[in-house]
Amino acid sequence: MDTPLTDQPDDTAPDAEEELRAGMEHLFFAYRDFIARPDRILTEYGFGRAHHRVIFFVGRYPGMAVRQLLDILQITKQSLSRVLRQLIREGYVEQRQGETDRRQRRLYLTRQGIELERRLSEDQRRRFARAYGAAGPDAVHGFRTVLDLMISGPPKGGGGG
Amino acid sequence: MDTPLTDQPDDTAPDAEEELRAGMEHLFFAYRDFIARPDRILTEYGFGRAHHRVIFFVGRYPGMAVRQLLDILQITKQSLSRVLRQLIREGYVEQRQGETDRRQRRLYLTRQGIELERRLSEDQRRRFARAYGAAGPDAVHGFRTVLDLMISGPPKGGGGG
DNA sequence: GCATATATGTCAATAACACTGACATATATT
DNA sequence: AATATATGTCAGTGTTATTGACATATATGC
Repeated sequence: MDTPLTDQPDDTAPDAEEELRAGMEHLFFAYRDFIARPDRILTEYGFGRAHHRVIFFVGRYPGMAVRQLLDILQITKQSLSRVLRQLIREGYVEQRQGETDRRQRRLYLTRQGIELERRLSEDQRRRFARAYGAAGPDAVHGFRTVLDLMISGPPKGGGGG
Repeated sequence: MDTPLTDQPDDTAPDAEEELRAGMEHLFFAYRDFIARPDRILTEYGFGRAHHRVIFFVGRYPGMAVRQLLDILQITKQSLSRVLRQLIREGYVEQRQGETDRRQRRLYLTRQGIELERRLSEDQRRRFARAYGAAGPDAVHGFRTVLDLMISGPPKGGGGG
């Protein structure tokens, strides 16, 4: 301990500083453990985390356009393209031309895709259910409140990121 | 909407199911926005997210052994090695031989490393501080409770992953 | 209709970050 | 002395991301 991190920042007391860092650390751990199991399942299919994200969001919002998915995932279309191509080729996702805007390729999970989604999210749902159940409704409400406040707004006026 | 995700799982009501998935989605968004700014700063240095993780944990736990860092990050030593070598070579992290166990190379941030850590975590601390402040102490307590319940225990008896 | 913008897709090259496997050294433990 | 642990390195590979360039189909503004 020669140069500990207690130089005192501009406006934060050391205790608050510690509380913030503890929160950051635990968010890291929670996310790390949240994705560990799906990551392992995905290797069976030759898929990666990116495939899971697509499966998750298309499952949650069927008929989603590619553009929306890009905005959510915040990756380039080239990155998404390869992943999406694989998922379509192997029968987990299908595309249908948009009805009002025929440039769009709206995305849907196939039966097979729905099955994979269930399998991937099983551990995650159980993990959430256990934590929610053990913590109780008030804690869950607090959890969601803080989580939502931490999310940047849409990048219209420069969200906060 | 031909095959919506309402097949009914084993033991969960559809509303609870929705609540869980909403939580999962928002955890994804929160984490995505949490790392966006540091990621951009890191490119200036030719570093990546892995460097940030090392900087963060070494800053938080000075004198940490390499083995501990590996357990926390849950990556292979080969992966850590490259990152750590860079950080040491460029003067952000230094190693000192352990006193009780001289096999260990204990890790410390240099002055330069501490500066970088501050810069990287600035947005993250502000983000947490804002969310904590706006949500209030009860919500923060609930947030931490749920987050902690979601983290797998140490992999002694098969933690939960 | 023409110009332009949007939605989507693809090719090529590159980088970050993870992996496995193999091997080496120093030190600790039994 | 044998074995285990802590650390490090070399080589090869795969996934996910990037940038840049270019192409097609469709929508929108004038």
